[in-house]
Amino acid sequence: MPNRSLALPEMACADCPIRHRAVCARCETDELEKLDAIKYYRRFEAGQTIAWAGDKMDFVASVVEGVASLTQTMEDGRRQMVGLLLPSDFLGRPNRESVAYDVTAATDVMLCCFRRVPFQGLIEETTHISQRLLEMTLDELDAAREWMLLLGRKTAREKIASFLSIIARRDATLKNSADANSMAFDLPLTREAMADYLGLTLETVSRQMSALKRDGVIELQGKRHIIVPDVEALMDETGDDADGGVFI
Amino acid sequence: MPNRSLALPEMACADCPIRHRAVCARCETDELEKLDAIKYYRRFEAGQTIAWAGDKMDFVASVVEGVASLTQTMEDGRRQMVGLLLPSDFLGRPNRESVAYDVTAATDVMLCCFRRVPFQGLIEETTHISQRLLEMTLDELDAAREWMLLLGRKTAREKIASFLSIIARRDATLKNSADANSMAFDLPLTREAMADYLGLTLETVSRQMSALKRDGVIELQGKRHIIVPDVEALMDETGDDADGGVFI
DNA sequence: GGATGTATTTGATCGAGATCAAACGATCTC
DNA sequence: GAGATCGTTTGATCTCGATCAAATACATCC
Repeated sequence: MPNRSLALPEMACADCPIRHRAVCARCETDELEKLDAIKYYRRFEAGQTIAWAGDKMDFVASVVEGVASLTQTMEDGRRQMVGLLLPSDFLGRPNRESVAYDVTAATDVMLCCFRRVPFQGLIEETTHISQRLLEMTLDELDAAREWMLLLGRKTAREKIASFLSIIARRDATLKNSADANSMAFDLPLTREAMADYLGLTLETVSRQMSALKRDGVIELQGKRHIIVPDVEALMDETGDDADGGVFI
Repeated sequence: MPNRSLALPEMACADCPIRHRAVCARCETDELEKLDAIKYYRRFEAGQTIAWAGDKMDFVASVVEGVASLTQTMEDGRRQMVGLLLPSDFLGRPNRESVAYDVTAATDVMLCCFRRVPFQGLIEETTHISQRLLEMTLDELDAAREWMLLLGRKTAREKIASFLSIIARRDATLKNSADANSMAFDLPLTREAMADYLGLTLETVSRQMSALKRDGVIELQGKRHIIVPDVEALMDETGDDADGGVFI
C-alpha cells in the first residue's frame, strides 16, 4: 500500500470535480451512496507504477486528478502506450481479476477506487452505472480508432501535432476554458512517454517538437509548457479534416 | 435498399449460428422474442459499401456470416482500417445516428439488423443485452489495443504474421476446430485491405507474404487460401510472448 | 560551487518500408 | 481469341524515421 505520506482526502461526492463526467455521472443520490460505501482514495506519484500487466487488481477506479497511462511491452523492450487516462476516465475492467497492461502514473495521480467485487454487483443492479460505463467504453473505443489512424498512417510531424491538439482539447474541456483561438497547457508526458504514445523514438519526438517551434506553430516555456498561438494552424498540421475529424 | 436479388432468410433465432456469441447471447426466450420483433436480415456482396462515414444509419446489426471492415480515410487518400467485424461481432453504436467510419463488406456478408430506435429501448430495459454489449465492447477495446501495439511497434513481417494468426485463431473458434498444430483457412481480405489493416503498402504486404512462404512459415493455395503447417512457428514470427500475449 | 543524474536536444549515418514502375495471371467481355 | 480489368508479384530507387553518438540544460545533493 504505497504512499500514505499525505493524508488522503475523504471528499464528498458532491464536491468531486469529476462528479458529472465519470462513471458515476448519471447516478441519483441513493446510487451515489452505494458507490460512496465502497470507495476510497489513493494517490500515486509521477513515475510510480500503479499496477503491472498480469497483476491482480482488487479495485477499479476513476481518475480524479492527474494522468495515468496504459502500456504494452514486448519481450525485447519495445513499448507502446495503448491508453491515456485523464481525469474522469475509468481504470480497470469489471469481471476481470488481472490487469492486461502496465498502469503508470504519468503525473501525480489521485484515484477514486471502488472495491472490484462489490462494484461488479452494482453494475448488475444499477443501470445508471452500467449504461454510463458502456457509453464511456464506446467513447474510448472511438478514441482508440482515432489513435490507430495516427499510428498507422500519419507522419511524425502529424503525430506530434495530433497529440498536442488532443491534449489541448481535453485540457480545455477540463477547465471549461472555451478560448477558441490561442491556448496554453502543460504536457503531462515526458518526451519518452510521448514517443511510446505515438509509435516513435524520443529523438524523433524531440526533433519534431523543435521543428513545430521553429515554424511558429507552438511556443515552449521550459520543456513542458506549451503555448499554441493559433489553434487553427496547429489543426492544419494534424492531417485531420478541417472539421476536426470523426465527430457526429 | 440494395441487393434483393436473393430471397432473404427468415431464420429462427434458435437456428442462428451466432445465437450464443452475439449481442443476444445472454437473452432468455422472452427477451429473444423482443429482439426478433425488430430484426431483419440483409445481404451485401463482397466489395459493396454498407455505409459511408457520416451517413445516417437506422439500424445496428450483428454480423451473421462474412467479414465487414471499418475504415477511416484522410483527405489525401491515406486509409487505415480500424475495425474488422467477423461473425457475431456487433456493428453500429446505440444512441448515435450517424456512422463514424466507412463500413465495407470484405466478403459476402449477411447482417442481422435491428431497427436502431427500438433497439435502444431494449438496451434500457433488458440488462442481458446491455451487459453483453458492454462485454463485447470491452473485448473490442482490448483488440484495438493489441492492434495499436502492432501498428506502432511491430515490423512488417511481424505485422503479417500477427494478422495471419489473428485470422487463424478466430477462424478456428468459428468452426470449433481445435486442431492445435496445423491449420488452414481463407484470407477474408485482399492484399490492399490487409495493407489498410496493418498500416503498410500493398507491395510490402505482398513481399512479406512471399518471404513467409519462402521461409516455409506458410503455404499458399491460390492467393487466398493459407496453410499453416506449424502454428508454433507462425506464433514465433508475431513478436508476441510465447503464451499468446495479453490473456487473462 | 562542483558533482551527479536525468531529461532533452542536436548531429551523423543507416536501413526498413515507401514509392515508382513494370509485368504477370486470372477472369470477364465483346 | 484479343483486349480490358483487377488483384497480385517483383524490381529499382528513394526517403523518413531509427539508430548510434555526443552535447546541453536543469535539477538535486553534498
